[in-house]
Amino acid sequence: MEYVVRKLAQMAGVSSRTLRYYDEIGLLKPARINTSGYRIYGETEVDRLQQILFYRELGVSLDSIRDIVTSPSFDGAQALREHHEKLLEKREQLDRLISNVERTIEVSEGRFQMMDKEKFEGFKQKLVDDNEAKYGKEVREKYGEETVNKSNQKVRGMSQEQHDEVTKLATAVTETLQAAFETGDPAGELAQKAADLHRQWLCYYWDSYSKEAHAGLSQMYVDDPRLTAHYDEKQPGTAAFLRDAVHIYTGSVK
Amino acid sequence: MEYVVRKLAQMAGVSSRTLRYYDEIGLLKPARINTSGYRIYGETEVDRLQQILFYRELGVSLDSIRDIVTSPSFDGAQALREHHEKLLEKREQLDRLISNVERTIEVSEGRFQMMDKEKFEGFKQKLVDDNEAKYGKEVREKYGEETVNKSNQKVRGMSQEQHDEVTKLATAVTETLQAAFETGDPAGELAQKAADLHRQWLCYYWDSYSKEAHAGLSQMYVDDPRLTAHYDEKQPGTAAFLRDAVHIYTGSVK
DNA sequence: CTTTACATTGACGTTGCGTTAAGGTGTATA
DNA sequence: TATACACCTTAACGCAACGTCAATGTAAAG
Repeated sequence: MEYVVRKLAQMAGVSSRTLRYYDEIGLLKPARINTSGYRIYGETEVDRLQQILFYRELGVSLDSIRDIVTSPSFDGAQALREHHEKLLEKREQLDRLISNVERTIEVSEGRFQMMDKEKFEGFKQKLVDDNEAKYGKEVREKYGEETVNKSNQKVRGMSQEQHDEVTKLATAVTETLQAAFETGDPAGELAQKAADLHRQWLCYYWDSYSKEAHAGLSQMYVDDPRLTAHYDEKQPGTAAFLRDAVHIYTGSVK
Repeated sequence: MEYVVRKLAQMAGVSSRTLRYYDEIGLLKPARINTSGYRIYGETEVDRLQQILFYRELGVSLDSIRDIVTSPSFDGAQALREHHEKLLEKREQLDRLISNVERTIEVSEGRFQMMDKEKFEGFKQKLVDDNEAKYGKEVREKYGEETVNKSNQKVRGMSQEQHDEVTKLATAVTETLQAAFETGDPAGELAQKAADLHRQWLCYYWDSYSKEAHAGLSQMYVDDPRLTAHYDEKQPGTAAFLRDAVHIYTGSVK
């Protein structure tokens, strides 16, 4: 079936202007131009537009979307599975927002108190995943470094300021961990500082921190060979050392 | 407790630039400026920022938000209840999106077919509520016509094109209904045309149409005195006439 | 005192359209 | 066939909500 601009726009819930703009930037070209000069869209374009709208819904910039969907190696079915996963995450975040407003309503009715920090639960989105070593690499090789960085940034609504902070903390963790490793003492001052920095770094990822979760994650670094490899890259034994330091920091071992 | 720009920005998950911009446009003024010229925010500003972020999350323009939250009659607790309601609606829409992507995945795996129109389920958001006569009037008087129109438009992600279409259909319903009323025949051609136009109008509100729902809604027009008053404004008996016409149209009466 | 991090104001730039203007095309009606 | 209305095209300006950069002042730690 074929559509002119208005028909497709109506069906998709976008404006005609949007479709013309997408044509202009090379994001969604019509199947053909008829003898009157009208844009004519077909089945392929419908599916492309659906993909675009999913990416857009997830906050990806149009530039990035264009690079992704026009890539020869673009796999529509795989993309759909990723959209699914991301939409589920988005729903989790929305649930947190809903919990927040419910709690705030109770506060306004005087039932209990709420810390300032809690008032913003759900607005801060989880930032770039810790486990890039697990699957980020494959995506990067497929779509290019720049595209993924932009995409991650937008998907997560992360500002440059926040990104800088995370990067700085990650660097601080790594450096302090190395220095602490040389002391050989996971209970020492440096190791405990590394654990604390690690906690601060995690707080960009987790809306709520718990010692159990922190300890559990550090155990994961040892249990998952790929994550172990990530931490042991410069100095074998680092993952285990961090795990020990965190366990002590969180009081998980006596 | 007091915060400088960076602290508040971090806590709320926004950028320092955002807070300065909000100060500049009069949306969120700091509690005071200290002797160094630094912005200092307090408890009141924290609560104001939370409200702002809820409105922003719901797509309301900053201009509108400023008009709302700076109004002397702004009621924070009431606003929170409205946010709650709107966030629940937003989650419903997200659920529809998730269903859409799940179905599309099944299509991509060849399990069954999907109509073009179905591929955009969840992207089109429900438009302005039918029941403005119920509670829209109070809000309008409170905050002003322009603010509410802008707010509704943004909250619902409605484009001008879509808005025009809805308005045109609503006008067509009203005019056709009046002409049909004069025939006195709810089964007549004009009345059935009015019922059909009413259905088309409803399709901007409902993602899925059913005759039962259509018939049920038209019954509501008669049962709810305020909705009856809305339809009977120009011609008493119009609500009942429309109910009859719709019942015949949907085959709810023989 | 020096260094680093963060504050300020000012100003330019970006993204993704919305809107308007001018002129062409399609369709229904008189 | 002519007319009216709806919708097509291109071109271009405008805008919201910041992001980014520059220059300069302030706070805190070593």
